[in-house]
This record gives sequence, structure tokens and C-alpha cells, in this order.
Amino acid sequence: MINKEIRVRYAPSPTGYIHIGNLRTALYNYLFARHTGGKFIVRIEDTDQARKVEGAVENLIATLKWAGLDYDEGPEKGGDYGPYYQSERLDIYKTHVDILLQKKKAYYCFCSAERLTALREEQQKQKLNQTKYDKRCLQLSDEEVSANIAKGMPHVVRLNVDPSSTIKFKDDVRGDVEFSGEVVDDQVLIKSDNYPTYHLANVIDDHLMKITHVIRGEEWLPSTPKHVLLYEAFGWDVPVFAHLPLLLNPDRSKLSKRQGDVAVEDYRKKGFLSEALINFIALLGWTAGDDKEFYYIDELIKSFSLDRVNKSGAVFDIEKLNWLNAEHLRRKSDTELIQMLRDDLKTSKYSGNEYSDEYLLKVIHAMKERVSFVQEFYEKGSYFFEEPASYEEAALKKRWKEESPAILSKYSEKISTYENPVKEDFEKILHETAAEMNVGNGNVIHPLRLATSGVSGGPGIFEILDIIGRDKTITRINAILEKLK
RNA sequence: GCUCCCAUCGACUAGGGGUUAGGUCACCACUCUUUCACAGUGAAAACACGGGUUCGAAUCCCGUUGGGAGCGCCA
Repeated sequence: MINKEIRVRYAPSPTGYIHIGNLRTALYNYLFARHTGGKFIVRIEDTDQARKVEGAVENLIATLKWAGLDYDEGPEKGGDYGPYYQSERLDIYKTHVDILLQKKKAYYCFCSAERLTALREEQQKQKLNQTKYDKRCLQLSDEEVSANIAKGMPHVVRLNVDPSSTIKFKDDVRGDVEFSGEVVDDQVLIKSDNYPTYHLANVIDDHLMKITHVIRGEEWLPSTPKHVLLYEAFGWDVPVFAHLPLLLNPDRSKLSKRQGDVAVEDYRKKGFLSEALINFIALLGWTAGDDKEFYYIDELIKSFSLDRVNKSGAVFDIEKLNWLNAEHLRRKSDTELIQMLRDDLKTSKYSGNEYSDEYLLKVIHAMKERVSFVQEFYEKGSYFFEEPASYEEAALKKRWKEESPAILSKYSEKISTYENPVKEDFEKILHETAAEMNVGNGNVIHPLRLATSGVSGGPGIFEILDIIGRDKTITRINAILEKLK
């Protein structure tokens, strides 16, 4: 065990999208592997024929790539311990289950689904401690079993659990955990369609792929005794487990679709930066112990350790994610920001327009401290991309005075004498206008802001005017005078 | 119902026998800015409860309560 290379895996089932909780699991596996210099493996758990979803694996890989979680072995990449799709490892499970059958650690069961349902209902009615299979088929003689199989009777293979046993295992986040064999059901290992169940395939693959640490969600804790029993039945070393605290809805139930977005894809579509999402979910259940909140992934790798993972569930609070997104966005370079804005613009209603880098950069500088998302550059700063369609009601009420039209006309008039006014000119003219009209600067600034941007907030007025330029300023002044006549 | 897990501000968390129980998000106020934001300053805000151990418990132990997960031929 000493000096053995650390190998961890992320083992999703391809159901169409990555749940945000699963991304966190993948992230912790990734961080642990990278921190320790170990290997991070991706394995596709596609043993449920009924739940197969077309394109799910591609989506999964794309999402991992977007998140920046590169893996060492897995689909599309290969590795020494493949195949990395469970559906391509069926013969492996078959040979292994035969060993269990031979050792009498597992047995064939011919009970029908109806009998099982009836049994469960009966047990529930009797308010028995737990519902579990009654081991009836264990009584079958070898001859009966062979005869049944020869007849083509549908069957499964079950794990033969000794109720008198005690199952103990080590969990790196929870310490020592103990279960009584009494409460462990004779788990189905091979389904009647000949596919293995998760429990069987998972244990065999983890062993064969030399997985040293099983890092997964807490929802797996109750089935871990089954897995331990399987390792023992095979005579294999049991890996170290680390059951991660659950990600929670605001009402503290397990994070679910009903109470918001759970697909990583949803957050991506909303414009969240992968860096921000990664930073955020890393802190949901883990802390370095200091007061650092802002992390890039390489910093996470450097500080991550399993022993600082929390035990209790963490509510997914979108507010903090929003904040982190803004923080990450603000630290991007101009070049990056221009590119991101361009890409985003392509899918916006301004997709037909052409903008120079110089222009976009001005917008970015003006808006950088005011946005949390890339798309907000043109949503909150729409006036850099089109004329205001309407004027903010409250601001109008507060700032639009009887003399405003005259003031704006004066401003417009003065500015038209300039060939190419710059920021300082716009300011100078403002002071002149205020003086000549015998009003305070505010009486010019606010109506001007409304006319050119339509809203009361935003960058400094001279910066706005400088960006949109003389002609648009004049056009917009004329427009508001016309509209508010 | 049973099994297991968990319990510090609204949220994420630090602390883990002696602390004015610290930080971050959100919220509020002030400063800066004739706007908004950023930034800065400040405020408000928590050890679930009961026993025990101890000179001393948020911290260790037990119990209670509360919450969660799991109890499939799904993963």
C-alpha cells in the first residue's frame, strides 16, 4: 500500500447532462489526483440499458473539458486499464461473477419481480425493520439451479450476505463507519438481462483499474457495505472511501431540479464562467482553513486535501456564485474580455453589427466594474449598442425638469460646432451650458444621461458621450426632445 | 418504519477545552462618485437543546430534538 500511485475516478452514468453535484465530485477527484501527482480516470457507467441517452457521453466529455478537468484515462483517450465503458466490459463481469458463484459468495435467484414486490409489501405491512430478500433461492440444490437455467428461466445473481457479520470501513471524511450485516440486502449482482448492476461493475472496475480512493457523494454511503463485502468476497484490498457531503437546495434537501438549475449546462448557458463555477463548488464542502475565497484551479490543486473536506451538506447559494463570477470576470485581461464579448455578441441581437476592438475595449473599460456577466456588457450597457428604446420611469420623474429640453438643446447646439469632441470637450461644454443657462451641472448631467442612455446609472456621463460620440449624442438628444414633447 | 450520516450568523465556513467566537456572500448605514457600480469604513447577525466530564465546554462523552440520505433486476 505504501508508495502506491494514487488513482481516483469519476464514474458518471450517461444520463444526458452533468449534475452540478457530480461536477463537484469530479472536481474533488481531480484536485486530489493533481495534488498528489496521481491519476484521474473517467469511466462511463452505462450498464442500464433502459436509461441510455444518445449523445450523453459527448456532452459529458465536453462539459468536463469546459470545466477544465482533464483526465488521464477514459473515453476517447484510452489507457492501460480500458475499456472505460462498462458496456464494453461485460465479459469481465461475467468471469468475475463466476468466481463468486463458485466460492458460494453469490447465488442464482429465479424469483419473479411479482414475488419480490409482494415480499416487500408484506414486509412493510409487518413493519419489519427493513425490507430485504428472504434468500429463498439459496435453498435450491445445484441440480435445481442447473435445471432452471437449462429451461431458460429468467434469473439474476445475488450476493450472499452473512447477516451475522459486521462491516467496517475507513472513510477519509467520516472516519470509521460500521454497518451490521443484518441490514444489508442480498444485492442483485447480475440482472436478468445479463448486465451487471452498479454495485458489481463498480467494485470490479475499481479493483481492476487499481483505484486507490473512492471519492463520491454521500448518497453512496448506505450502499458501501455491499461494496466492501464484494471486495472481501473476491479477496481484494478495499480502497479508501471518501463520501462527500451533499449539495443542498435552499430547503436543505438534496439539490434537485425542482428548485433551480442543476445541470452544469444551465449555468454555462447563463453565462457563468467555468473558473467561477469551479471556484464556487470547490468551496462547497471544502476549505483550506484560511480566509481565501478567490481561487484559480491551480491554487485549488495546491491547497486541496481530503482531510479538510466537511461532513455536513452545503446549500448551493447562487448569490455567492454571482459574486465570484464578477470577481473572475474583472480579473480577465482586455484581450480575453474582447474575445469573450465578441463571442457572446454573435448570439445576441447585435450579431449583425460590426464593432472594432477599440470600441469594444472602451465599452469594457466603462462597464467592467458594473457587470457580473459577459452578456451584461451589452445588456446593462445596451446604450453602447443601440439607442435607448425607453427612459427609466423613476429617473424621468426625478430628473426631467421643465427647463430640461432647453438645456439639452443648448448642449446639442454647442456640441455640433465641434468636429470630433473628446471627453474633455464634452465636459467643457457641459460647464458652459450650465453657466449660460444659469443652472447647476446636475441639471445638465441628469437629463443628458437619460437622453443618451435611458437609465439613471452607469459609467460617468462624459465617458458615455466619448464612447458613443458627437453624432449619436445629438441624435439621442433630438429623440428624447421629440418623444417627451 | 429501519439503517447510516450530519448539526457555529440567512448562506458558505474558521476555530476544536480558557477567543470581545474570526472571514466571505447577501442585507443595512456611512465615505468616495452630482448617477450607478467598484473600493473603503462600520453595523446587524450564530455555537439546536438537556445532562455529564472538567477549575473551566461552542469545543470531549451520552441523550434528546432537528435535518438529510439510503432502504430497486437505477446509478
